[in-house]
Amino acid sequence: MELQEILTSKTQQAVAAIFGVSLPDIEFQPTRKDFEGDITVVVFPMLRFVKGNPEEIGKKIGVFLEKNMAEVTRFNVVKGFLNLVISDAYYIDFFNRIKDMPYFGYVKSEAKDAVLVEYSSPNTNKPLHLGHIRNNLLGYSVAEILKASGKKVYKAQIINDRGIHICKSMVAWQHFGNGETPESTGLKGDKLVGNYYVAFDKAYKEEIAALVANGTSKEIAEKEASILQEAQKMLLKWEAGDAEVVTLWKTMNGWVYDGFEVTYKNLGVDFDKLYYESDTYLLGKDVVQLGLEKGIFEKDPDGSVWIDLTDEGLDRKIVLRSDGTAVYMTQDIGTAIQRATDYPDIGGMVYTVGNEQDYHFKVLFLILKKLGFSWAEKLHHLSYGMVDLPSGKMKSREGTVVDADDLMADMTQEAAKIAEELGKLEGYSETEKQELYRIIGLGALKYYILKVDPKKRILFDPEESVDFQGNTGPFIQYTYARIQSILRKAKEQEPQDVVEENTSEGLHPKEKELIKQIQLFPETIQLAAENLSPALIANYTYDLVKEFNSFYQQVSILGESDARRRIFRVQLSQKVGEVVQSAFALLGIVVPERM
RNA sequence: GGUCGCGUAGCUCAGCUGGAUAGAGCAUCUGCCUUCUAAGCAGACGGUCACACGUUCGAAUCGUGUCGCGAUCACCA
Repeated sequence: MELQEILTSKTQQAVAAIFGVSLPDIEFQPTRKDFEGDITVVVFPMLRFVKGNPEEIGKKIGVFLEKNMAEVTRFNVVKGFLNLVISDAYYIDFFNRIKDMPYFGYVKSEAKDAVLVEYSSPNTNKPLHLGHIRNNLLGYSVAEILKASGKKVYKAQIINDRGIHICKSMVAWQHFGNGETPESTGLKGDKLVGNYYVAFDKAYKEEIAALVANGTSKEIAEKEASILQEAQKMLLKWEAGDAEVVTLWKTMNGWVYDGFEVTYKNLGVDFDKLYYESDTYLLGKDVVQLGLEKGIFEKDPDGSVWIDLTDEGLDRKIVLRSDGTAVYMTQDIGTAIQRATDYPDIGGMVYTVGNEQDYHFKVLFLILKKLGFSWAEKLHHLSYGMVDLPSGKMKSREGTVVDADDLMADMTQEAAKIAEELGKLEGYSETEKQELYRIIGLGALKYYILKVDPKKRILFDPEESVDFQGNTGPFIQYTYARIQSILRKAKEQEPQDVVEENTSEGLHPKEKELIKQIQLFPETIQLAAENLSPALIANYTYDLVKEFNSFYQQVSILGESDARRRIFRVQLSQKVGEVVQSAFALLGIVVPERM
């Protein structure tokens, strides 16, 4: 912050003048509420350079600052804490500077390096579920935060569209499908295909049971079940480019993509570039060759290729099978390089993937670094914890997954229920209401998930999560809506010819607190970008809104008799609204005009 | 067993690079709707920051160890 820069140099000056010592840095913190002041200089760290009683040192610096800085009105010293009271004029001036900035806090992108953010990356054999929701929300939000912090960003995902799991759905559709399509059934494409994946598993289990009943051992039955063998054969045909299989594959994947598109749209996320595993799964093999030549990898007698990371405290990891085919790691190496080729300005990448893959990414990043790519220095695994249900771990086979579409619909419905109970939104048309319920329901869901630290696991209770009180999305949306109401009424009330001029008199304590909170927005964005943490934005917004509510409740705004002060308060409210809107945009949450 | 992550109020979570008496919300209790939306505000109650030791002016925060929970240690992805 600018003020902090001035304070730093002035404090350094003070110490130099009084004690003849030059300090490398000065430590500041916001003054605690229990003491008078706005900014506190911590004296303790200076003790290494300046000998003496911290309280006296603080007092001497305080006297100097009070005398030499217009912004410092008063000071007091408690133990080693020098509390400075900053002048109202400074805050009023600050507010006037930012009040007309449309995207206050956002930094215009000037970076020549871009960041690629990968998220979602689903399999095409089943619909998106709660885990994907956390993934998508995090990835999207982090991408938006990075943009706001001044980075150029590409959003990408890699779609896992090939492999045995896809063949399972295909085989089951051939057996039990009767030519069903999304059109003929009215089902969303991803749901339809997902049903066949489940049907496959059911048929497979039945077959195993039948074989076991006839005296086959369980292990053998699991391998020899004809339906599984059929899927394996289909995979071979697919890899050989068999026309019929490829056509079916394209058709069914097409259904799934149509379905995903609906879900993404509802969720409000988007992508700049899609990668398909069917295009990339062969990549990376030539790089392994290169690594072999460089001596980074080593070949075992059976022909498999490995990297030895025991010196780094990790294990030996395979990068190429003995039959020369690629493994997951090979593919990821290839894909990363492919992306750097597609986007030559890439300076780093963010992978949004669950924390069960921490080890994989540790190894991947190390390998890419050893291969010597410049962008490999800036790779981040945005690792997030699992989303648990009260009933236990989510398992797709046991039907305990929470479907993404269903969940969004439930949230919308729940929002409707609560809004109707409260008797809000009377006099709105049915379509307007529906749109609002959606905004509120989704806001609740997104905020609930994004406000917790990504690396922590979330216990998601569908019942209890729809909490519309306290630190929630709807609470913040509600405050925004109230601000809009103030602005509408102020517009009606205020004659146009009133000069826009702030009060130059003292600030009300609540006004000052509010400006101080607004002031924190830019640094919060930077901090959130550095830490890849939407939770910082969410919690900041909550604090801002709380500060506003307290202000709103305790001072008169439209009822204020002094016109200049009234205008100032309206402007303050407007700015809070703008910041809330900006902050929520970074979380992918829509903010309503009324509710 | 090795590695990684987590452990803060009854519950859900904040706590920035070490700083003052540990912060919100939910729940419980007390006040506040004839002034701009009460999905709100003001307040009360609630803590051995898992435990121990260490580093120092100062530790929830850093280090080591112990315990508990989870993840991961495939020629799966």
